[in-house]
Amino acid sequence: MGSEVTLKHVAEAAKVSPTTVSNFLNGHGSRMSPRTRKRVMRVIDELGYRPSRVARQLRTGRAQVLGLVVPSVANPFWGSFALAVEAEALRRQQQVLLCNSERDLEREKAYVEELWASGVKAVVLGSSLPSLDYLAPILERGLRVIAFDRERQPGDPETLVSVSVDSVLGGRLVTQHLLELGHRRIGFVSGPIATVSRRGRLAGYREALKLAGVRFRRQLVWDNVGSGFGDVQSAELGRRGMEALLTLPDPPTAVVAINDMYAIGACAAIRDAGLDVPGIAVAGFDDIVIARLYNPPLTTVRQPLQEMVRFIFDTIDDEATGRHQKTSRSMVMAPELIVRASTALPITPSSVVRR
Amino acid sequence: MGSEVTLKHVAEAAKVSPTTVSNFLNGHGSRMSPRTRKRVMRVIDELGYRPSRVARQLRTGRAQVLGLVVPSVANPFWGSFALAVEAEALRRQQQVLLCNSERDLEREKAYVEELWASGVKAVVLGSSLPSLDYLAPILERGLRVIAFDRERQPGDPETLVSVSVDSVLGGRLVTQHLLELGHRRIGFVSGPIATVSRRGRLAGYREALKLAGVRFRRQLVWDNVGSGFGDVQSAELGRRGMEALLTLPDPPTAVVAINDMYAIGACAAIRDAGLDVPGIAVAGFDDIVIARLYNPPLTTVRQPLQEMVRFIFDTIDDEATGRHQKTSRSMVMAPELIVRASTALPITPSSVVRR
DNA sequence: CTGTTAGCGCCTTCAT
DNA sequence: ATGAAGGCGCTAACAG
Repeated sequence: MGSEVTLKHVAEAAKVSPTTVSNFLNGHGSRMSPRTRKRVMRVIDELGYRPSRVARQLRTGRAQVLGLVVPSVANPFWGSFALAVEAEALRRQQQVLLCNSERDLEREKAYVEELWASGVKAVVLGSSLPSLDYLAPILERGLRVIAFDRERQPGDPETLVSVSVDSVLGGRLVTQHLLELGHRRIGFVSGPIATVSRRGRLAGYREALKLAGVRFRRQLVWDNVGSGFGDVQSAELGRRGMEALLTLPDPPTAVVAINDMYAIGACAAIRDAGLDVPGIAVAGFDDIVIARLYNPPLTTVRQPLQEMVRFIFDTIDDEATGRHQKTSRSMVMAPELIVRASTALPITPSSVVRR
Repeated sequence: MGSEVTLKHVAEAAKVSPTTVSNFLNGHGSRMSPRTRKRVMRVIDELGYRPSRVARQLRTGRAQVLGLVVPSVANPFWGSFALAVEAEALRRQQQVLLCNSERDLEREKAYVEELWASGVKAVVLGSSLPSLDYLAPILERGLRVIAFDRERQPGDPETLVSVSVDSVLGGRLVTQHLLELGHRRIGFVSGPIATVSRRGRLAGYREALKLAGVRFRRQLVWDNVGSGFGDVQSAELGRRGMEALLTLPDPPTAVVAINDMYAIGACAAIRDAGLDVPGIAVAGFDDIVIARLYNPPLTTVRQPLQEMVRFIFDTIDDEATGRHQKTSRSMVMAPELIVRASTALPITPSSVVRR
């Protein structure tokens, strides 16, 4: 039961030294006669020996584990992201330690430290809070952190890497789309605007309004400062936000939701109020799989997940080998507006692309 | 940079032996004078020392990591499940290593072995394949495996533990519901029926038909043996399946989808065909968050996630301490039918509960 | 109360 | 082509 097969056992059974077995394991098969190699191979197989990752890591200092911190995999966007990261990690023989921060600073911090203590050398940090100063000491010790969905901020630690879409542009694109359709009272539904990307999306919204000469009205922005901050209930929050906006004396005719889950909640609220979508137009963010399949299909802003994941791993490789040469410290990608029926009007402007 | 602070450094700086520091770390603070304790504490803080989990694990053999293998977190059901497991693990000071098997046997197997090699002592295995014989050798060595969403099978290894809902009952419940509404041509949309729970759901469907005296017709079951088997595209598969069923000379008037993602895809297909839901009734499984918020809200079968997660951890605790006493090797929970508008009829039978 | 000792399983010079 | 020795950072006897 407790007697695990170790390298030593293999060596004894194969009548060779531990070194030889180790050499075999580490691809130095050429350093021994074909006969010995065969024997070692056979014994390993017979005993069902698996080298201990723990011991190996303690010895070499190298871990083949990647940390991944996301707000919550209950949101399909983060689920898909986690899946994409894991798929790429698998290809590179790495494991992924998944952590759900629930957008809680303390929890995020605890996780990052825990990961570092576990020997993890690189952490992908999803949608993080405005200030990542708490990372400074741990970055200095050599942890590589790639922030995802969070554009690089002025005061950020030097060695922090960022990958994200241009969230301001994203916010501007959806809002302009709604403005072009003729909407003038456009709501904004979100949880607390306490991440960089959320701030960006809101800023884009305001920017678009300004460019169109529409006055920004605070009461059209629902950001639920009251309750919790997790993504677990994001759809529920979207619903509540929309309910609140609908009770305004002058309710919005269209609404920008902070992400697709909120948008779905908003749609439900609209129906519950006896209205319909796109009678009130709704747009989201992220283009989760369900967005296209919702009824009506959701207008949204897509993030180029695959490319972003590729950049993340290029960065990790890059820093693992030389001294961050090929890849930059900040990658901002273009968000793509996807127009669907949830923001349709009787007369569809010919300028927009439908899918 | 590479110079990490170790316990030894702390000991030197605090002018005590490594043992004392170790004792301090492991809660044996009482084994030293208050003065020493204070000093140690201060030095640890000043140096920013964090004990190496790797070394500790190598030494003690204890890991604070739990393995979690699911088909794909891109499906919100598994996302929610992963979140629930992680939340409970966090409470018990454990980390979770997340792996997406994509329902691929080789991949699942590779992950389990990888986890074992990493020193993981317990693995939660989501929705696994009919035969888990490959686990036998690794179970004998002491790995604890808790299968989730997979009822215990006759030939299963002795020490395997199972938690699941009664999937046959679940399949029967939805199907009977549709039958009660008067439907007689009821389709079944699924990916390959290659897991225990899927087989169970289909068996329940057939059982219900039989009890109602309705003949089972193979062509009403779409199980897409052709293409892939991941959950990534489950909604897409649902859509394709429904499309196929709609082209039958005698298309179904209602359909049972293997899960909510498939159901959502099926709904999209129905709309694309110019029909509507519940004009064709659609029911799913799992009660993902979005089910309630879909348009129309989806009838589905709920699994008691919280209780199941609790059982999982009770089991782990149990086996960790004594010799599996309190908990059993097989826990089958009751699925709950949730009736919503996606299976509504003009006249709603008064016997069903609405939410 | 505190220190000394002996490894956990593996990799890596350095010899042979 | 193979083997012996040392140590990664930590804990757990066992002494003092």
